[in-house]
Amino acid sequence: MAFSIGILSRRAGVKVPTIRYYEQVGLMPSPPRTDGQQRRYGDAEVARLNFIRHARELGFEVDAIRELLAMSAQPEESCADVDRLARRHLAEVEQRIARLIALRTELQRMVTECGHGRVGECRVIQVLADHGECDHDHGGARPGSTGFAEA
Amino acid sequence: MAFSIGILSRRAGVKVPTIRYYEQVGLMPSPPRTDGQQRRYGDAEVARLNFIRHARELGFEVDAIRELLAMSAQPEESCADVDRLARRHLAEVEQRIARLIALRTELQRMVTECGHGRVGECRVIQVLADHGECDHDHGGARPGSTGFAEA
DNA sequence: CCTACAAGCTCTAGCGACTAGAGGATCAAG
DNA sequence: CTTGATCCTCTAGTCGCTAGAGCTTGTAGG
Repeated sequence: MAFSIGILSRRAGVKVPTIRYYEQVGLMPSPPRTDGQQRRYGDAEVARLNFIRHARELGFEVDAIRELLAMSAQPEESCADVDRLARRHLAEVEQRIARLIALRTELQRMVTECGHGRVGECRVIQVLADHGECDHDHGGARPGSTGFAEA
Repeated sequence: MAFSIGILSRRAGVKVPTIRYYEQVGLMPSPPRTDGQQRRYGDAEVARLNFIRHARELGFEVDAIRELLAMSAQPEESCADVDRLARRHLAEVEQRIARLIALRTELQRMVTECGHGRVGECRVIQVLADHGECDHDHGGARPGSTGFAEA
């Protein structure tokens, strides 16, 4: 019935160090330990970890997941808050998509205009060197929000 | 002719600590200093910093920008490498867009199916809890590559 | 010339969500 | 009882900055 962190890792598809990290940041509980201080888990933890993994795959931040977990523990409450959280996240994803599409457009323009000659005449370099060469105002968002990812 | 880091900051639209950071990681040169160790810049640095800023806005990583800068200093060379770098980056942006669109689809499905009742019947929570509820295989990429951004 | 004070300097630490590695303990099978 | 896979804690690194402490310098006004 009680199993190790390695087994939990395989059952939920989350790496062992990541599970320990989740415990550290309060997403996963501190489980009971063996006499030798090794963690022992049950099926409830597999379910919880699957929930966390799926939410992460959908791009929810750890803070948001903490809230979602707290809410899902109150099944009699209204799900308005859950809904709000999900909608806010959806809106963020949509913003990110819009931003990336603008970047894609400009990158496409850059590479299609490159005449494959020398660096001195390269459109890619020219556009980068001279902001005036591009239509978009892609530097308009908050500083550091270029819409780029960790991977 | 020679101006301070604050002036450079305003002319290029890059914050002062960020300029110092770029110097540290080798994107910007170590400029000459006054007797009191303050950095002095010229117009060449404004141009270089604009190049860097624009490349960052387009989502190029610092390593890629270092390469782009090195290439742009060799105007007689073929721009094939420049082209390759830009195309690779474009491909990454396209992958990210595809991934985010898949996420958006699923998030939309979740929120539209939510009946605004209790948490216990909430579609959002149900989908998160049970991976089988969703069509997509959005957990298939390399670990940690959910396509999410820093902002 | 002197005094404010804005702006510069270096250094360290923090963000988010992990990942990697050291160095050692424990568990389960044979 | 031994082997070796797995577990433990701890620290540090990733990326591209950002924030703050605590001190020094440059410059403009009086």
